[in-house]
Amino acid sequence: MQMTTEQLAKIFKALGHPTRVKIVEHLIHINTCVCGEIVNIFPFSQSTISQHLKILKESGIVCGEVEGPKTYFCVDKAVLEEFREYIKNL
Amino acid sequence: MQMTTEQLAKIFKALGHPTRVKIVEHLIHINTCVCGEIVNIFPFSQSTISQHLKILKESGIVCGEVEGPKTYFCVDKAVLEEFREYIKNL
DNA sequence: TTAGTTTATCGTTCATAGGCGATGAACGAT
DNA sequence: ATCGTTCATCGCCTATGAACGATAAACTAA
Repeated sequence: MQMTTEQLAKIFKALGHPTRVKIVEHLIHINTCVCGEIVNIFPFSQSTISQHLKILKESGIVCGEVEGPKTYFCVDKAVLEEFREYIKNL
Repeated sequence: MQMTTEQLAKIFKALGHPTRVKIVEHLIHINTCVCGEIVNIFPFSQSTISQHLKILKESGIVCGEVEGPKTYFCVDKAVLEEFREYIKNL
């Protein structure tokens, strides 16, 4: 399956902020984590981080699973792989 | 040489618009071209395309050489390679 | 010199992004 | 049932983005 230019641009846009790049790098390293953990890493409020995570989720590069009061975030590996392929073939 | 997160985010941001993604794809295909050629491809005004090219240039992924009244744009291959490497190692 | 070509920039308008605090919703533990 | 925890969302504000037309700047050709 091929990504559309719009989907691609949406992922690029989601990664177009230093904090969101770092969040994704962090998620790749530790595989999965909750919002609060990310809030502790960055000098921004909980609402700001939650907003960043929402943008990443909407782009498709990150997914979140609600478990009780917590939400576990992780990188969508299939989407990441498609994204990597696109860049490779660019 | 390693790109900073800020530089990376700037490239991502520059690519965070469908038109700019298509411009970069086009530049990679035809190697180099002038602004007017790109204007003819897209349904946007000359000033809008010029602005998109400026954003791409400022991110570093594209460079432009002025020759007389024309400006020849092309993708900076070194930057593109660094960018590719980053994604690959992500 | 004048006219035409090509591109960049300016100023404007409307929409979206980025940050925050406050609040609400969902849940677990007491 | 109540309290504390965790996260999402709302409302607000300021800043930036996206598009346009108009104009300026740089050059070429007649």
